[in-house]
Amino acid sequence: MPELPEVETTIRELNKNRAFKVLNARFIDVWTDSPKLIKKPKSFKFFKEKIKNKKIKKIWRKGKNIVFTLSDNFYLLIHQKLSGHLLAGKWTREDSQWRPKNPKYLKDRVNTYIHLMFFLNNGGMIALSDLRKFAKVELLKRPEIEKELSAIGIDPLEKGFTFSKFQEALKNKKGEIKKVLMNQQTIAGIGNIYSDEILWEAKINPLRKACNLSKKELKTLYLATKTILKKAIKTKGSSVVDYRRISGEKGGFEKILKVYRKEGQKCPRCGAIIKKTKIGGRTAHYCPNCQK
DNA sequence: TGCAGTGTTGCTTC
DNA sequence: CGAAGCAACACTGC
Repeated sequence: MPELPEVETTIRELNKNRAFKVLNARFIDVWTDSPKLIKKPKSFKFFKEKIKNKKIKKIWRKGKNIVFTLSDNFYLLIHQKLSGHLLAGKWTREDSQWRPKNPKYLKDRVNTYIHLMFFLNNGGMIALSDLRKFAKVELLKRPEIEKELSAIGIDPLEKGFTFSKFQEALKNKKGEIKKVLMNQQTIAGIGNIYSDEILWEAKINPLRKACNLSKKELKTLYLATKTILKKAIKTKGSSVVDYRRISGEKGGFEKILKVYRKEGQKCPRCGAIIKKTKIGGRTAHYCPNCQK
């Protein structure tokens, strides 16, 4: 689910959460019914011991990775993968024993899949809801997180994401442009939904080879990438299936999707019928008429 | 009823 | 080497 705009929305909302302050709070307890979500350290017991009393100093992201900078040079890394999303709420003493059968914080059924909860010393609770349990949670030291994040390409929201950087990243890439856009080592944060939407915006066919795009087309694509991602952040992301804001509310971007999951419908720009195909094992949606 | 499909990633296989 | 397939998991929709 969550691509760059959803992850950006999550960290922005965590940073300015009103119900309780997430920044500067300390972890006092962790609960899970799926210890396999915690990849490092492998033992949940060890993870729980290590994170206890650590203070949240910063919340940021690179691509789709959420990072909590903690005290003592520790970092909490969360990748939500397909169906994960973070939720935040208040908790009471009894809740630390709470098995979330009865989702009392949560308004709709998607949010019943809570598998991990962090309890903070100021009454705050951060939960990971994840239907498919693919999410990755890691507690790392500085060299480890640097190593992990350095393998990821440039984030389109970074200041350094200039046209020449974009051009450089796409140069010599032989694969289809949609596949290249989704490759996290090339550019970080774009997944299936936004690659479809960006390519529609840029009027570029997803099947085109990246290395065959003209400079003019690359420029259009670069601008469309920024436009679409910013617009999606403004509307708090897309809740096509189960992404939620930390309050449990849905995002608003899925209401204005142009092609993603719209096969058989009319292209909002030219009226031709939107097609669905497979690219690199993923579904792609595009307008065969106006995406050249 | 059963099985293909689902926003991701990384590992295995050819 | 790169590309393709599949596994991790649980549910929906045809």
